Amino acid sequence: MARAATTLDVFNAVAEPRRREILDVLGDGRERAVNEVVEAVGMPQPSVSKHLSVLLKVGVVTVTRNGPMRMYRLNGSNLKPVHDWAKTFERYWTHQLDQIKERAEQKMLHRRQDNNNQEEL
Amino acid sequence: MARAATTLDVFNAVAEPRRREILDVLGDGRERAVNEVVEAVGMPQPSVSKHLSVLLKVGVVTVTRNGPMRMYRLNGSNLKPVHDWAKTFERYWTHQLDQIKERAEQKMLHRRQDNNNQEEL
DNA sequence: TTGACATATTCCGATATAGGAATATTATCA
DNA sequence: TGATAATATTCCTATATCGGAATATGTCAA
Repeated sequence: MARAATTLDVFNAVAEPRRREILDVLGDGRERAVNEVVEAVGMPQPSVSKHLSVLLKVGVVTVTRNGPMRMYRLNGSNLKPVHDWAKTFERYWTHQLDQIKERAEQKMLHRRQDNNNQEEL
Repeated sequence: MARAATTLDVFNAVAEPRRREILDVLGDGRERAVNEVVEAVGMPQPSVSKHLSVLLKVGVVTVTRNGPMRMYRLNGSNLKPVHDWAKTFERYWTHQLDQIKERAEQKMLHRRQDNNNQEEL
């Protein structure tokens, strides 16, 4: 087999730096025409269209027709899974002391299995 | 050109479902031998080693030698960028009413430019 | 040194993109 | 209808993986 399909889930859609850039542009919640996005990010139009297409597929943006233009708008709620997952590890960068304490406690709890560890390179 | 290198940044490292699985296993902060991870996630050992290697490169995990074993431990703080970025859009899934209100206000503010919108497919 | 165990690495093949260029599509208007 | 603007969609190529299998590397113990 080969690499898994990416365009299908939010995590992969968002892994692309350029797509994150586009989302940042749409971050204020206002809808924008493709050309506006193109100007904002300085990428070729076909590229922007493709990325928007990916973002649309995963539901992170929505489209609306306005004459010949397509207005894209951020649908931020679909980014929640990413946030929720990352938040799982929040304690690693907040409450540093608590974290250290937790680790120490873990160590005590599992001392029997870990008592042969050496903790060095 | 081609697809951008992914293994180099946290967002891409984390985009892989299996890697997220591995991180979840290490989520309790305890260090684990590769084989323990292998058992926990039910993937072939070489696969786990490769994924751990990627996670190591982006600094999301750390290694320590313990005899013939390599103990991997989560370095969660390096996931902060992902959390921070996603948090930027937090208002989209919290304070739903505020959000609706915001949009309405946006619409009023930019009425001049948007007054020819039709809001339909 | 040999053996056993734990883990990493290499080789392979399949495939999913990303980008660029060119082109097709769609809508509006004169 | 024809022109023009706005976007989407191929087509094509280079390349970055992912997975699987086999193998190499490293460590300790007898």
